[in-house]
Amino acid sequence: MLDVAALAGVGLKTVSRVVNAEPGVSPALEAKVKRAISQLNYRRDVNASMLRRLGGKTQTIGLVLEDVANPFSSALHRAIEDSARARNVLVFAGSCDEDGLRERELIGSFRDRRVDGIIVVPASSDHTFLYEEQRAGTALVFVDRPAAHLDADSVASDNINGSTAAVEHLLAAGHRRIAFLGDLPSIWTADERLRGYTQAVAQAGIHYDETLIRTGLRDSDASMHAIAELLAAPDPPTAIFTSQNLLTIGGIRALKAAALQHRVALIGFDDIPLGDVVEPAISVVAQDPQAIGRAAAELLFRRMEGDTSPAVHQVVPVRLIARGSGEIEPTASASS
Amino acid sequence: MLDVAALAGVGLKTVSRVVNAEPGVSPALEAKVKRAISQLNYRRDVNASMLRRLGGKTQTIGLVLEDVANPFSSALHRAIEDSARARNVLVFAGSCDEDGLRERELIGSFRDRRVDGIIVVPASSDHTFLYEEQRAGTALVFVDRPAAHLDADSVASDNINGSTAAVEHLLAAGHRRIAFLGDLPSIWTADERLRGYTQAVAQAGIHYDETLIRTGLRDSDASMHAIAELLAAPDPPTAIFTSQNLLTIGGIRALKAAALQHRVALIGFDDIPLGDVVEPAISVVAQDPQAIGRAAAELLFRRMEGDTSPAVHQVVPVRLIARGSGEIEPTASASS
DNA sequence: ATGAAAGCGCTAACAT
DNA sequence: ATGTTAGCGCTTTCAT
Repeated sequence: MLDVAALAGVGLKTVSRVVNAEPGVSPALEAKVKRAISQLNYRRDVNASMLRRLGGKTQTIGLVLEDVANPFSSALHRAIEDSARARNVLVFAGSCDEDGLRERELIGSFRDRRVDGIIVVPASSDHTFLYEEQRAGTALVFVDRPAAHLDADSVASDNINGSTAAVEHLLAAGHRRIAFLGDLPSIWTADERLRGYTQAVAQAGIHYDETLIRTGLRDSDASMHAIAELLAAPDPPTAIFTSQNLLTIGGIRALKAAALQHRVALIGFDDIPLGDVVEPAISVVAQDPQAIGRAAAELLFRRMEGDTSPAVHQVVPVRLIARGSGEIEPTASASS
Repeated sequence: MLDVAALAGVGLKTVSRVVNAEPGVSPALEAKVKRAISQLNYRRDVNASMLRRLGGKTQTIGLVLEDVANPFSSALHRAIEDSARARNVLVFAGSCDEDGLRERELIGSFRDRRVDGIIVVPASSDHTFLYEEQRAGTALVFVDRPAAHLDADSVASDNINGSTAAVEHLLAAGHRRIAFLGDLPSIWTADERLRGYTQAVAQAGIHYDETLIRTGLRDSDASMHAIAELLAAPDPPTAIFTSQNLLTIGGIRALKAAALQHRVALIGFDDIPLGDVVEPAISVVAQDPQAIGRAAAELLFRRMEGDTSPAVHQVVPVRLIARGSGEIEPTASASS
């Protein structure tokens, strides 16, 4: 900036005024300064600028995802990026792989860079460590799951109603033995979805058979094996509800391996890529990561602009997409 | 930091020494300082620190992707994140949607934050605007395609050999009428892949039929329609090479719609999710985004550490995965 | 309308 | 081993 001032033959402050589009600069000098700026290919240092600026913002937010490479996370990421871009804010993204420690580390790194706000898909089971940060003015929004032991905004899918709808869809097709496949019960969404399943089954007055419940499944292979076991059991399920996308993929593989993909119904929570070209096409309860991301970003920016109203917990609707696999009716042979 | 010094009852510099793990602090004072730090929940401001530090790095890199939400980009992103994390570097990510202007804007925003390096999946056709930046010491690596009019490192898939291999695979199965589906020829990778196709066809001494070449296809729908047309033509292709993942998905849909998925061979460039559960499973030439990302990051960090050797252009091998769709042999009925 | 001086949080260079 | 002073690139405050 000093170089620009020297080249333009003006004072430092005049350059600063031009750069910040502040009033009080004569058109003549402004032109000179602008010429010098482009001649030197000058760019103001946002960090230095915000350092001095009282209550200055770094125009930067941090994003803690489960994994930047998974489809749900990255769709979220994109929606948030778009909101941020409209406000000239840049986003740091990081993956924590469901590891609470990594979550803390990432948030710490964000703090070191003085981000104005943080959006977190939480992994840890205790977020009290963020209390000070929140009080100090960093905006904070939790996505997909609420914060644990911290009063903060959150945005999540309607897990319970989505699960209930999936199970009711299978019940309506005549199924009575419906298996539930889920991730670790310690994960909030996994638990909510199981709760939805349980509610729907209870409401239908069906005997709750816990041998049909398989949880703690961490990837598609685990799901595939669990389903293979279920299908080999004496009284196998006629329908399967896989409550997470990787588990659904495992389900597709397992049914195909057993050549039962046209006899056993399958419905998944969260849409999967190419779910419509598989044979049969996969019925799912689809989340709306774009809407979730947008809502989270809008909430965050509102907080960054000074909104101090009580924390809100937004619930984003899900949508059942019937494509074929969830509409298969129970057959005598499949359960014998 | 002043607060910490005051609470610990020591000088500012002592705190600085402790924070930076510099030698020359007595254990007694160090303990006091550490206590004060955790009591105040203090975190050093990396930006301020690097501002003063001579030749200081912000420990930050920028990443320009086509779209953070697409599978190739996000796999790249993750690999780069992992390399960066090992060096305690945070990454800014942004999408430019093949828009050269947006690419420039993003890079400008990165500059404003004084990132130490930038990894770009290039969209624009002229990168001379980065010359000054590069000379000023910002590390720069191009991914997926080389820089245009700029001498900089690049990492890309082996597009030509991959395409050649795909076509030769189809030739080996007996095909003589092989269609090529591609994106805009102005996109470097699209052009390279067409070149590979052309080479392989020429080498096989087959008549080059330009009616089998469809380029400028921007999404799966365009691909689907183009293929429907090709199949409806008097002398339709017996095999199809879709040179990009979205086009492959369009190909799957088109063949399924025409009920020809078991008669017309299909092979795609770049793997697709669930490519193995579709019926028939889709043969592809798979890229290795992880390897590309890792290589790009390692290159970038080497530059950031001061390596000034001539620019290198790394080529990452691709791998043909035969899953079924590419092994279908030509049938009389399909070509009549 | 313009600029000089002070200071943001921190580290370099130099004391003590 | 510890502290003091100057200054990174910028904005603030206060002159002129």
